[in-house]
Amino acid sequence: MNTSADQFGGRASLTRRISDDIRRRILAKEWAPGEKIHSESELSTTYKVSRVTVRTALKTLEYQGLVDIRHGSGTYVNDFGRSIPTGLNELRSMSETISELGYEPGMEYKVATIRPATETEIDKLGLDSADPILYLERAVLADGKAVAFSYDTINISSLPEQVVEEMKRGSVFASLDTINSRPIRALAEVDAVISKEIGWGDERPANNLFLLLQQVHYAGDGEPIMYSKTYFMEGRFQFLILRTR
Amino acid sequence: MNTSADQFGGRASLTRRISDDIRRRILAKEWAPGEKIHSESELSTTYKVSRVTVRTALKTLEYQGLVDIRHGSGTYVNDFGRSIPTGLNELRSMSETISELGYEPGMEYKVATIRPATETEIDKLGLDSADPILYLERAVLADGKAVAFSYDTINISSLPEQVVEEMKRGSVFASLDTINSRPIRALAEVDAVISKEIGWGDERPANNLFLLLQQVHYAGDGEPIMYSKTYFMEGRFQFLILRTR
DNA sequence: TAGTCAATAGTTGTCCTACAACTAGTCTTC
DNA sequence: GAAGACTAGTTGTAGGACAACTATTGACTA
Repeated sequence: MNTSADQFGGRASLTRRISDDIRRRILAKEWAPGEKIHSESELSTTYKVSRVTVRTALKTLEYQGLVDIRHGSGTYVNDFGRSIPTGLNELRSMSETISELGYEPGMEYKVATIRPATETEIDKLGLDSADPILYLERAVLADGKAVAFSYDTINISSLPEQVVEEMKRGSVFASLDTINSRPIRALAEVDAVISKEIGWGDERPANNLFLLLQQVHYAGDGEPIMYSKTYFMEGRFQFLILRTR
Repeated sequence: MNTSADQFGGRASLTRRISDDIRRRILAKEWAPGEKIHSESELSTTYKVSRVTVRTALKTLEYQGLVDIRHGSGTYVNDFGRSIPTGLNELRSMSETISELGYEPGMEYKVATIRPATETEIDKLGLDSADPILYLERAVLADGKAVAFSYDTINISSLPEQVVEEMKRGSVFASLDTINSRPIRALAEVDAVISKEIGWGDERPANNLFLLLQQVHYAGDGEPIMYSKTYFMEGRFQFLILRTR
């Protein structure tokens, strides 16, 4: 099985690997929307795992909104068009999301410095004092065109210097991947904002209107890694949220 | 067990009832954030259900971001403050959300009429032709103060007339509950909007700034039930999204 | 003494088998 | 033709077992 989870050294759980693979097959249109996929027993046979494992994997996909499990009937592929794989629920880096949407991702670095944390940053990142943090100001590009301006603060207290240097130029998420401390959870707040202070260049919106995604990223051990404020230019990005009961 | 699920006639699955109850206990601070909750075996004993059921329930809570399950160690309550219970991921009615936040919910009806569907509505609700729909314009109130303006279109083609009449005055979700066709999933798009056309009364924001939540609600059978555009007045509501991998 | 390592008890992950509950058809009956 | 009984297939729950992992304790070593 060659899933995306394998990139983390195959350390992902069996359930996770199965879940990732079925997800891949669904997105590859192996089953049409609305169609019934193989039964749990059938899947457990072909994957050579127990039905419990398959069930857990399918439950994950159900919660992600990809499938609908109906008692006594079967598991059906949901019909949400191209929306789900790019939903805001899924924690992905901006570059990955843009790439999945079919554009060429890019970043334009304006500021990349190490400085003491401000009061807000100490609070959001749970720091003890004014520890040094990595501060970035960047424009997020899709096919060379700016779609958002990002202001990020990264807790570097437990990061190797080499990784920090990498972050000053490349993807933050990719750098964190190399030391296996990629964030697994983020709590985001969304606001509408009018401001003349945000962004730069001639691609700034004339009406000063932004959609602000303000988030704190957490590592697997629950520690906050990054506090970021991303200002999206209205109309250049689609914000989708899947809501479930 | 007296959980919120019981209001649906106790027809909710065992897993769902257990999950709801543990969720309630966590929100009631029975365990402090970061604390380890009872083990799966212990819970399965006290609830008198199998470990499979408890596990599935806990997996749900993990996906909701409420707990963190660690292999070989235990299940721990996450520390996200008051945020999670009001997250946008959870599909709740506006009234329920406001109520959970500790305010007195209310609705001020401005328009409630039955009229033919427009082209957009036909598209969003998957109607065949210009079927009659129920159209509502309402102000959403918290402690008597408007926090949002809502423009809703409801597919009434398969609803009893009595239920439709109810919706013209009371909560749409509550009315749908009575015939067991409450939406279980919604796909939402979020936008920042500046408009002079939205809202009414002297509580309108002076800067004409709104956060627009545009969503299509789906029933259990996958049929679209309602298309709604809710314009939140910036600053009077907090929009939280839990993002996970 | 301080540090390393082995043993161990406790917990979650996966497996197996069985049966209950439910669904969607088919067939029978009237 | 319509209503109801029957049935094969599927998901939901149960119970017991063991594997894999974690955190702590205690013994041993330098």
